[in-house]
Amino acid sequence: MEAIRVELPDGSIREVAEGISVFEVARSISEGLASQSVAAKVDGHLVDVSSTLDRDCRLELITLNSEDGLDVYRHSAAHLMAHAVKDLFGGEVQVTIGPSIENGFYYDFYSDTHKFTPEEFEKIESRMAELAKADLPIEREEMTRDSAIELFRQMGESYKVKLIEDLPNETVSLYRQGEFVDLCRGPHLPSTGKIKAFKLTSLAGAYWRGDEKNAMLQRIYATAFPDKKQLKAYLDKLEEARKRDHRKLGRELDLFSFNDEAGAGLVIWHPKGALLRTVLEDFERKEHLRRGYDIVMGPQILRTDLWKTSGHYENYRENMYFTEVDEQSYGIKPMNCLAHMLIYKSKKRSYRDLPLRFFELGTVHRHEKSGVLHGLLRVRGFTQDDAHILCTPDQLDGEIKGVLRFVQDVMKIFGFEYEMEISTRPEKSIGSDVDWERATSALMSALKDSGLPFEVNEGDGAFYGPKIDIKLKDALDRRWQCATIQCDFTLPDRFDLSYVGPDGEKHRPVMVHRVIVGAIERFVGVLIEHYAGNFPLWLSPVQARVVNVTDRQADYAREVTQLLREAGIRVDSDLRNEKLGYKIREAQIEKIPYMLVIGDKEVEEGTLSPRHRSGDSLNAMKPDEFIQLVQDECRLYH
RNA sequence: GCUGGCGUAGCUCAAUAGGUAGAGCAGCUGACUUGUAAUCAGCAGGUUGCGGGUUCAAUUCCUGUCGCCAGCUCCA
Repeated sequence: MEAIRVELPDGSIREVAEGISVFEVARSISEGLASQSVAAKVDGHLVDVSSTLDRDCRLELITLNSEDGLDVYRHSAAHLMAHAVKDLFGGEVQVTIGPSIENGFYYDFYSDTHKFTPEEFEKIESRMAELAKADLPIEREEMTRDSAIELFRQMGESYKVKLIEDLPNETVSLYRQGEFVDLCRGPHLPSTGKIKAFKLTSLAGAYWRGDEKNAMLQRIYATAFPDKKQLKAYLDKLEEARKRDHRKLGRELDLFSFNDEAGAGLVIWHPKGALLRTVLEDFERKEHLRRGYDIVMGPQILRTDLWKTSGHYENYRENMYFTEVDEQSYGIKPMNCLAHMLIYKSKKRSYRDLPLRFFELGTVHRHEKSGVLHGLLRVRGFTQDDAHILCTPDQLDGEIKGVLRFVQDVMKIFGFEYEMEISTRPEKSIGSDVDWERATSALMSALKDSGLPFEVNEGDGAFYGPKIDIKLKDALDRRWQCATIQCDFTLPDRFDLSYVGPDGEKHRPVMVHRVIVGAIERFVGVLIEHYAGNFPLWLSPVQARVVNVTDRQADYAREVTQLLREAGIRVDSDLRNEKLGYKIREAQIEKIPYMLVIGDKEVEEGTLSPRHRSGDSLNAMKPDEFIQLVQDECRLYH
């Protein structure tokens, strides 16, 4: 038997016998490492710890401390769940696929006779626990496609048969634990006993292979962690996130509502929500003006012919609202670019005019499918902080970089984490190859210049151009697309936009379509969850509330309220005949940053005593001092 | 749009194996004049989302519709 050389991540080399298992190599390093290893990477490929080494290689042992390790763990937990389900429901249920996902895993089952219910979760969980306790070895087998197809056909697992039939491989791998066998690439844990903490969380429908034309499967979601403590921490975090749900806080803070009779996905902004939104919009206008944008406004409806010119009618008419008056058809705008194009066309443009940056807080309506609506995060009527930049090809790079900086500045103000993605040409698209390449490379170079990491989504672009998407992370760690930067070489063509160059010739301007926060509705929803309703002072719809101790101070309290209001502070007052503690409690629940207490002492001294929602009380101060304090605190943000 | 679940007072939730609904909070009235997260008492509040069907009787069962929730698909 020959010796082979195994290189470990620390650079050290081990000489071992050919045919040795990964587990044995780990054990030769330490018993602890051997028992902690759940898988390994051999020359970068994930394998089981039971796999053997037959040539010189690089070996990295994978433990539960790594993402790869957790992935293997959760994938094995998915098999454990499928095993338990097959044990309990046998021939009624067919297995399909069950991958690991962030924080857990799911498994899709098919059955035309059995409908899973959450009441069965406990039963499945305890069967899983029994199977884990039995510590069944998880063994890998390889066989030819044909024999695997035959095996699963005999077991009545037609979905597995379909999967194998679509695999290009000559041989496929199976994993067996006790009676249960599943088609799987692996790797897996060495035995079921390694699985210590899991919980079934929810039940949902999912299409076979994610295609809505296919059969609907029953998906069971679950979470799994290396130990019970981590599982509990995760479940606690989910609970905390539920408390921050913007739909719940939106009602509790009286920011907005929806109404069945008004229609689904249409936000009704209450006074405090509308004020919050107004503050955001004022912020937007200011930030755009100082970056050289022009504020413009277009109409809510435009003639349908114009949507045909733009290509939107062709591509998106199922999602547009239309209206007809005097035998004239109008489309309710699903986006704001058309009016901006018309502004550009309203006179002859010179290269000296460019770049033009038209900004509009534009309200649009899109008929989103009913099932996708979700609080403020996915609605049918919304307002974008939309702008269209028209520039020369030479200016494109600089403009895109400017927008990226803008996005970064704004995200910093709100303290958001985000991810960036670039999306390239989709199948359903218009425009020439040359244009697409030029636009894509402009976006790519701006991203590279920013020095921030980004992902590439091939074929995910808009029909009229490639784009950069920026996704925020909310309290539930869900990603929400907010900012987007989209190049567009086609709309200027369709509208025959031009400018006169230094050469006296007509040229086509380049167009960039971009939003910074995206839909204000969605952004407010994300903000509510981000801050758990505790908006920073500059954003808070109500910044302070004046509360009196008894009726005796009512007149002075009114005077102070008026004074602060005139100074531009968003203040209200609670002069009801209630105990101070009661009024404080209410203001606290409303998450108002400052409560201004006024009793006999304050009246006498001409002061007010602020209490912050954190519970801290400040010393009594003159109203002027409080105004200064608010102004200083607001300036901290931007 | 699809699959599954759900819809009772402003909110959170009870109740009915089919016999026309109840509590807390909020609201209103009164008393209390109160110093940093709930003063007490009383009153009022519902065609049980909406339409149709079965039934002596429907909030409960069936059906349609609207809406909500979870997920899938989608998101110019």
